[in-house]
Amino acid sequence: MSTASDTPQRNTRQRRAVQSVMMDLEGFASAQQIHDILKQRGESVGLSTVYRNLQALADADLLDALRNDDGETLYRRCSSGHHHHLVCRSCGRTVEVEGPAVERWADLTAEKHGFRDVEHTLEIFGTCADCAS
Amino acid sequence: MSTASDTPQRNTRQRRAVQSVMMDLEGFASAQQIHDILKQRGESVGLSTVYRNLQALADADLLDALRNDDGETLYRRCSSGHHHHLVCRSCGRTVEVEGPAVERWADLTAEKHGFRDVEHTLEIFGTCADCAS
DNA sequence: TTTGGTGCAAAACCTTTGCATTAGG
DNA sequence: CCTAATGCAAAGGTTTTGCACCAAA
Repeated sequence: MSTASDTPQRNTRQRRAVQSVMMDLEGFASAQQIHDILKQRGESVGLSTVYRNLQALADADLLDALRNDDGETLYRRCSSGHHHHLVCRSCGRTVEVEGPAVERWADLTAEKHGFRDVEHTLEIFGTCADCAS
Repeated sequence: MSTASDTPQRNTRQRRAVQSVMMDLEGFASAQQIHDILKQRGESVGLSTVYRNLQALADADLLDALRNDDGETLYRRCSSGHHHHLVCRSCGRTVEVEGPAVERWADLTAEKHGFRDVEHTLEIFGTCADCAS
């Protein structure tokens, strides 16, 4: 459960560096990849700090996080609107998809069972056209 | 890539025990949980053996495997009837829900983007009636 | 000055692997 | 017999945590 109190209070060089990398990044990247990118940029940041910042950003809903099949957590900046991911299980390519009907179905189903404050997660996996050939 | 040669050749007590647990199990369980269940049943099996058997079974498409957010791999027998979970974030109570429309939407969306062999995961979270009061 | 943030190293975690031993066929 | 499968312990990988130090406000 993320509360407002999770929000970081200090504007450090490291936090800015991590956020900057995430702003530039198009797809998903692991904490270690982000750590490497920071090193390449000469903006070295401790690995634990990278982890802590990514977690904080994800808790604040500024980043999307998901697990790949190798057990790594991947992060990327999320676009504002609520959406879901279509992920290629072979090359990792992701497509953002929206399904208003699904949103409504999920909320309705939950309410039908007496649930409140409903959220949901949905991910679709498959083999993309490039990888299938 | 799994080939037919992955298929185990010997019928050991341990393999039978693991398969038996998976047959009885309704939902997903981690390797360690399955290991515990085996211990409780008095059919002790080494943890590595549990891992190896679960992997072999998943490679042979006899089990479904997925990663949870804690980085554990969860297994369950491939059930023909596919459903999703509605989980109370307070007490953990879960309700199984079905949504044929969602299934179709997910498959359709994926195919529209050129994806094949489509799977998806969907979980709905909320606060159940008992916990809301 | 105060105290959240950082960095390092160590720990915790799940999972895999090396190797001697067991047991299925 | 033969060798796949097992069990243990050690290693592998990612992520978390304890603690002394640093720096933002």
